[in-house]
Amino acid sequence: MTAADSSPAAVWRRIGTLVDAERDRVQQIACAFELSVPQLVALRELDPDAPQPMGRLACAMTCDNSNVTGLINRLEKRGLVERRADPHDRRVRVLALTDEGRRIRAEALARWDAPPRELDGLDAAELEQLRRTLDRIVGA
Amino acid sequence: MTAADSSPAAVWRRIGTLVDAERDRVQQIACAFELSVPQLVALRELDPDAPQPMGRLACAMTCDNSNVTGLINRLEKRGLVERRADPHDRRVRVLALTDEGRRIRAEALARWDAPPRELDGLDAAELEQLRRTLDRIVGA
DNA sequence: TATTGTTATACTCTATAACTATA
DNA sequence: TATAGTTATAGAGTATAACAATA
Repeated sequence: MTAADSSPAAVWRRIGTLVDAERDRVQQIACAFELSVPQLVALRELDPDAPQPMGRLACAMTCDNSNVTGLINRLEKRGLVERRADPHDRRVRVLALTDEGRRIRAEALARWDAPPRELDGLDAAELEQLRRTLDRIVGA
Repeated sequence: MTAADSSPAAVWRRIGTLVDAERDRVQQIACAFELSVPQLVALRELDPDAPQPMGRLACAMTCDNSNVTGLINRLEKRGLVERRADPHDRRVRVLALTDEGRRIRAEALARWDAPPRELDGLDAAELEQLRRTLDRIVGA
């Protein structure tokens, strides 16, 4: 076998492959719970312990308030989220997960956040090196 | 400063951050050319030198043929793609980029594929190490 | 009969503008 | 007047089913 190409471009292509694989994986997780990706992202953003105003979710998802209205309509119809009144401001509707919503959120995020087995196969030095490199790329 | 967490979970979180950043970056590139992301992906999949049947594009984008019909309608209306007859099979329509389509594709992909500056800051050993680690994660 | 691409239809996501109810 | 959320509307992306032309 010949030496593999380790140019910045070649390394960047591999990162592209990883990004594509992650996109597909998240799509599959959403699908497994019969959710769309935006619905899954909304569940992720909602705090299971602290109801949030709709506008806060719109902000977190960088979309319009009117978009959140429809998104939450569908999640509410499915029984995963509830709209509640805010005692301090009667214009506001806060979003609370139902028990079922909390359950689905926990299961889906457990899968979403689980590192692939391959990461466990790296030794401490490799992980440390990878972390440092990623921090530089991401700009941490 | 304290030692940074280099557990598999912590490293995986950074990869998640990178994936999110890449999603946003591709969206911005598409936006810069007044394209949607699926339209940009379609341009990427089309071969500038060899017209492809519509079904092949549907396959590459893992979507239905009927979806490609609409996508290509919009790109054709914008003058970036042309439908042509296939001399060997009159059922088939092959997709060819126009000159303008080729130009936009080249410019957009140049930005899409350009490695971030931070990668150039790594030395050969770091790049080699990173490539090997990524190959293991992606499963190359 | 089987395949390629289109059309008809329906649903989700998304934004903008106008509206309601509060503040 | 300004803000939170909804409604009306429109367009893009997506899939399924029925269809036309061709193989």
